[in-house]
Amino acid sequence: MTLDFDPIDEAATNWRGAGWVAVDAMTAATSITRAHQILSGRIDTALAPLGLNFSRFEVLALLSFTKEGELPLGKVGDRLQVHPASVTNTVNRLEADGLVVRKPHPTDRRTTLAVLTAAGQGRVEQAAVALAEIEFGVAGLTGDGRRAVDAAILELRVTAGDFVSPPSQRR
Amino acid sequence: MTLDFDPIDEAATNWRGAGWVAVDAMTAATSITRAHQILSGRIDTALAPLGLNFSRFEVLALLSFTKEGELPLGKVGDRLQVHPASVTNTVNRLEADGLVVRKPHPTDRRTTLAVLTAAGQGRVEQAAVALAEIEFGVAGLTGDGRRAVDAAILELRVTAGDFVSPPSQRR
DNA sequence: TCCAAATACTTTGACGTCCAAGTATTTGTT
DNA sequence: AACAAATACTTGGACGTCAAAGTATTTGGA
Repeated sequence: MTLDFDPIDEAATNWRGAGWVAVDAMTAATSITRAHQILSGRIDTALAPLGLNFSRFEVLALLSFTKEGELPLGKVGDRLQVHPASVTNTVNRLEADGLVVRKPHPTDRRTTLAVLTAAGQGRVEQAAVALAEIEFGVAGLTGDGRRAVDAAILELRVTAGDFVSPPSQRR
Repeated sequence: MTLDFDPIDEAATNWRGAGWVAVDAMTAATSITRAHQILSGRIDTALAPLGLNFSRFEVLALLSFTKEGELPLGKVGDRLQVHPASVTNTVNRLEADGLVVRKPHPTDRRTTLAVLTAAGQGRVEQAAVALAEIEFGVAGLTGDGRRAVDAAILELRVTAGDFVSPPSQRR
């Protein structure tokens, strides 16, 4: 499975040979895709013993940061930038595991709140420890590398319209 | 949908507030995850009119770089770092669209070759143009940003065991 | 006040990915 | 030569994601 050459480097050479353009864009896109694959695999492996995956963990973490431990499902989707249907699905799983419960919104009957349970609170803390231990899958990235990635991708996220005003200085 | 703050920056603040560690690793992982989401969406949108997605395109491109326009399915998986089952699925689609055909290996009857058809060759060239036009979804990343991402992620890929010997100098 | 439009969530369906198990064939060892 | 182990691919099942359509409720203008 382990190759004796860098497949992305190899691809870049082939692309140039074929006379195709935007090779630097291609390598950046491919690098990011592969990085995501690696992270996702490591993180899911670390969380599996806790019955979580990264999406479920993110929901729990988000709820744990709120005062009341609850948030409308729509807000969860906005914050985590995932599709409403994915939120429904994720919350279904969390609810089935007793880590979260649904509660009607007190004044808007269209809205459903996801509420963190005591079990959910405990689980998310365990998960945070487990993820810190594996450095969120980015072991291999130096501090400089992490900052470089953050800074570069920040540009990308802004152009994608993730948010409007430039954030306060990162870190 | 567009927020008026940076959700990743916000998350980092929350994590510190909760006393959780490895915050820089968390932001790097989250950045990469979000970057992948953005790229993947842009690329799939650009390729949809051609009946392709990024995986299918990658297979076609890989085949087009070989002398004979053919490769064993296993090699395709190794190069693109995807699961054998995914290769089967991807090649099924490509074959259904007439962009590739399966051919038995001349000497090893366990092995199946994916062979690029003339239609596949034409399609992959169109796709390369379409992707170059959108800069592979990384519009928003400067040249420096792209190089920084490549370099940082290279470390990550090496630690993940993607390949062994350090590649020739990138670019 | 009334009602079309917007909002919030769920459901259904199409895909894509991985794992595990199954089939076929080849390799390597005795 | 014989056969266990390795290799190559496919199949079936569990999940996850998104898009589109459906239901319920609220908003905002005529």
